[in-house]
Amino acid sequence: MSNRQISSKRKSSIRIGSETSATRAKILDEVERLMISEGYASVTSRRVAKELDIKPSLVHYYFPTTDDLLLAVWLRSIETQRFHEEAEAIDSLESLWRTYYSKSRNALALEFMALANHRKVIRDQIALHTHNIRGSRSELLSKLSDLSKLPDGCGPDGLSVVLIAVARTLVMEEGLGITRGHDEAISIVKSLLDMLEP
Amino acid sequence: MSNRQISSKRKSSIRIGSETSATRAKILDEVERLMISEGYASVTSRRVAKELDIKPSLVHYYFPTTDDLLLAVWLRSIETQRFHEEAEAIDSLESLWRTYYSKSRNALALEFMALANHRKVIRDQIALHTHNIRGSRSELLSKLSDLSKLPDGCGPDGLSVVLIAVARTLVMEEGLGITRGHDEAISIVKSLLDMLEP
Amino acid sequence: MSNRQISSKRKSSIRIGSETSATRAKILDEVERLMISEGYASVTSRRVAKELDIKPSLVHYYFPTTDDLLLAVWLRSIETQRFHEEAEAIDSLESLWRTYYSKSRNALALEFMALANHRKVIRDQIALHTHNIRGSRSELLSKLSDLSKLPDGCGPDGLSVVLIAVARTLVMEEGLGITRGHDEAISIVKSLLDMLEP
Amino acid sequence: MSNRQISSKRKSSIRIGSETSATRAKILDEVERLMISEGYASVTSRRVAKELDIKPSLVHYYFPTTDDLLLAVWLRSIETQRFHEEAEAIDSLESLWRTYYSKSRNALALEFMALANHRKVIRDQIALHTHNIRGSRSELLSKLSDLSKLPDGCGPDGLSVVLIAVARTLVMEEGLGITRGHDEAISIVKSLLDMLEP
DNA sequence: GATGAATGAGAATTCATTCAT
DNA sequence: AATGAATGAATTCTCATTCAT
Repeated sequence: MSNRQISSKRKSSIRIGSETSATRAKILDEVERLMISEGYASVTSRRVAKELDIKPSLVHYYFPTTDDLLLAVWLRSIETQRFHEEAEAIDSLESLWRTYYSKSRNALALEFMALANHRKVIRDQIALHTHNIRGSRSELLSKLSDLSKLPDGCGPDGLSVVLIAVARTLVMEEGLGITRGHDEAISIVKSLLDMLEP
Repeated sequence: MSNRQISSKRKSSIRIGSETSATRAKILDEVERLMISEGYASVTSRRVAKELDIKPSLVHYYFPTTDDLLLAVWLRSIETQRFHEEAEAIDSLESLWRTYYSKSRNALALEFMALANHRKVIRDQIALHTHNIRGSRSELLSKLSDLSKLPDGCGPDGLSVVLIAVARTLVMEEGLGITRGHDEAISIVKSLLDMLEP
Repeated sequence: MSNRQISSKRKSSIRIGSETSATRAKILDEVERLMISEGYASVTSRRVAKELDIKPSLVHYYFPTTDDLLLAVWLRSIETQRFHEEAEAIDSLESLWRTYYSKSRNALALEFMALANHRKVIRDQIALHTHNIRGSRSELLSKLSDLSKLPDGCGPDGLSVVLIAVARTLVMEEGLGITRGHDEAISIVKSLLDMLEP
Repeated sequence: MSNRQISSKRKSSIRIGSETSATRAKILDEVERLMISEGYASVTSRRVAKELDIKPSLVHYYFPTTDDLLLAVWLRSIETQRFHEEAEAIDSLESLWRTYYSKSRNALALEFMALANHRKVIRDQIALHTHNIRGSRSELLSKLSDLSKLPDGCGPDGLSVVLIAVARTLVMEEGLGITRGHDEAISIVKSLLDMLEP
C-alpha cells in the first residue's frame, strides 16, 4: 500500500514502551554518554543503535522522534541533578561551588545549549529550567552568604550568573584542551566566595 | 542528527581560487552570517550556494572540503578581530570589557566551540587562538589595571577567563531567551573592574 | 510513496478473534472511516490503533495481514449495502438512481478501486462483486423501465454502466473540488431515466 | 557536522538539472510507465532508480521532492495531450469521442485522481486542468453538434461530464478485469452522439 | 484476548564530494 | 572560473509482521 509519509507532521510524545523498560534506560544512558564524549551531533538513531547492538527501529520504538529522545535525556538529567543536590546537603559556599562546577553535568548542559539553537522544544525546556535553577541557587546563596558585601545593584541572581559562567567556561575549555588561566580563575571565584562568607 | 559525512577521503587544503576573489569573500560572508543566525549546522555547501544563488560545486571549487570552508571563516574572523582591536585603541578597562562583550563576535565564537567537538582541525585552531588571545589580553590587563589588588594566586590570565566567561554566558543565554541575573552580573563585572582601576 | 511492504511472508486469512467481537467491529468501522476521509493510504495498523487508542498488535490479532483487514472491510461493506438495498424497496427508477448516487458508498468504492491496482485479493473481489451487482441492478432496471426504448445494441447492463459511471465521476470530482457541469449531468441522467419510464 | 534536517520544510521547485536533459526525460517516462502499470503507489525514488539502473539520489537531483516529480509528470502529460489534440483535427463527434476514450491517457488520469486525495499540489493542478479541459471540450461539442436536442437544463458541460464519466469507467473497469456491459455502454454513448449530429 | 518488545525493510531527503566539460 | 551530472552514504521516520508472555 502507499504510505508514503503523506502529511508527516508527527505527533510525537506518544510514548510507547513503558517508562521502566531496561532497554529504554540503556538508550538514554548511551545518548548521554555520546553527547558528552562526542557532542550532540553524534546522536543519531543509527549510531545509538550500533553502540548498543540493537536496531535503529528499536530506538524509534521507544522515542518516536529525535526530539522525544533528546528531551527525555534532558528531563532525566535535571531530575537526577535535583535528586543529587537534595541528597548532598549543601551547607557551605564551598559545597555550593562544587555543585556549579560539576564537570560531566556542565559538559552535558553545554551540549544541550548548543542543541537549543536548532531545537525549539529543547530551547524552551532549557530556558525554563535555567530560570528555575537560577532561582533556587540564588536562594541558597542568600542563605549561605552575606550578600550585603556585594556592590550596589548586584544580587544573588547576578552572582549565580558569574559562578555558572566561570564553571561552564572552564569545562568547555578543558574539553578543547585549553587550560591557560584556569587555576587563577578558580582562585578568583574562591576569594570572591570567601569574601561573602558571613 | 549529524549526517554530514564527517570525513571520508578529502584531498583538502589544496586551495584553488585566488585568495582575493570576490566570490570567495561572498561565500565566507554568507557562512559567517549563517553560523550566527542559524548555527553551524546550517552551513552546508548546498545551503550556502542556495543563499547566494550560485551552484554548490562553486563552493567546493573554492573550498574543496567543508573543513577548509569553516577553517577559512575562523581564520578570517580572528584576523578581522585583531585588526579591529588594534584600530580601536583600547585604553581603559571599560573599553577592554566592551571588547570582551561583543555580541556578534561571541555568537560566532560559541558556534565554533560547539563545532570544535566534532572537527579536530577547528579544535586545534581554537585552542591555539584562545591561548594567544588570552595572552595578549592579559598583557592589556596588566597595563591598564592595578592587579596587585587581586587576591593571592590570581593573575591577569585568571581575570581574562572570568571576563570572557561572563561575556559569553550572557550572549549564549540571551540567544536562548534567558536574561535572569544578567544586569546584576554586568554590575559585578563592572565593580570588579572599578576596583582594579589604578 | 508506497513503502508498506506489499507482501513478504504473510500467513494470512487465519482469522483469529471471533467474528462477533465488538473490538473487531470497531476496527472495521475505523478503517472504513479512514478510507473515506483520508484515503486508503492512511490505513495502517499503527494509524488505526492510534485512532482507537488500542495497540497495533491488537489490530494484527484480529487481522493477521493488511489484506485480511482490507478485505474484511470490503466484504462487510457489500454485505451492508445488500442489506440496505433489500430493506429500501427500490420501486421506481428514481429510487434506483439514488442507490447509484450514494456519496459515501461511492467514495469507499473508489478507494477500493484505487487499492485494487496493488492488491490482487482486493482486485478479484471487486471484479466479482461488480459483475454480480451489475447483474442484479440490470434485473431491477428491466423490471422498472421500458428498455425497448433504448437504441439497438443497448441493454440494461450498458445502462447500468452509464449510471454508475456518472454517479462515481460526480462523487470523485466533488472530492477534488470540481463541480463544472455536474448539475447538467444529473439532468441528462434524469431525462434519460424519464424517457425510459414505462 | 550536524545537519540533521532540522527544519525540513523543503522549498522544492528549485529545479536543478536542465529541462532538456535526457536523464530527466527518462525518469519522467519511467514514472509514467510505473503509474499506468502498477499504480502511483509504486512510484518511489528507489523503485524508479532501480528500473532505470541509476541511483535514487539522481532522481532527487532532478526532482528534489516527490511532489516535484509527480507534478512534472502531470504537467508533461497534459502538455502532450494538448499537443496531440491540436494535431489531430477533431472534426466530428466520433473523433471527439475517441479523444475522451483514450485508454492510456485515462489510466494515467485515474492514477492522478487517486493521488490527488493525498497531495494538495496535485489536487489543485487537476482541478484547474479539469475545469479548463471541460471548457474547451464543451466548446468543441457546441461546434460539432446540435445541442438544442438535449433536454432542458442540459448543456455541453453536462454532456462532457457524461462522456468522460463513461470513458473513465470503462478504462478503470478494464484494468480490473471487468467488462460486463461495456459494449452496450459504448452503444448508448454512440447513439446519444448520433442523436446530436446536426 | 491482548500487548510489549523487537526487527527488517523501505520510504523521502540531504549531503559532501568527484569529475568531466 | 564555473557548473552539470552523478554517486554513495547518511539521516529520520514509518510500517507490517512476529513472538513470547
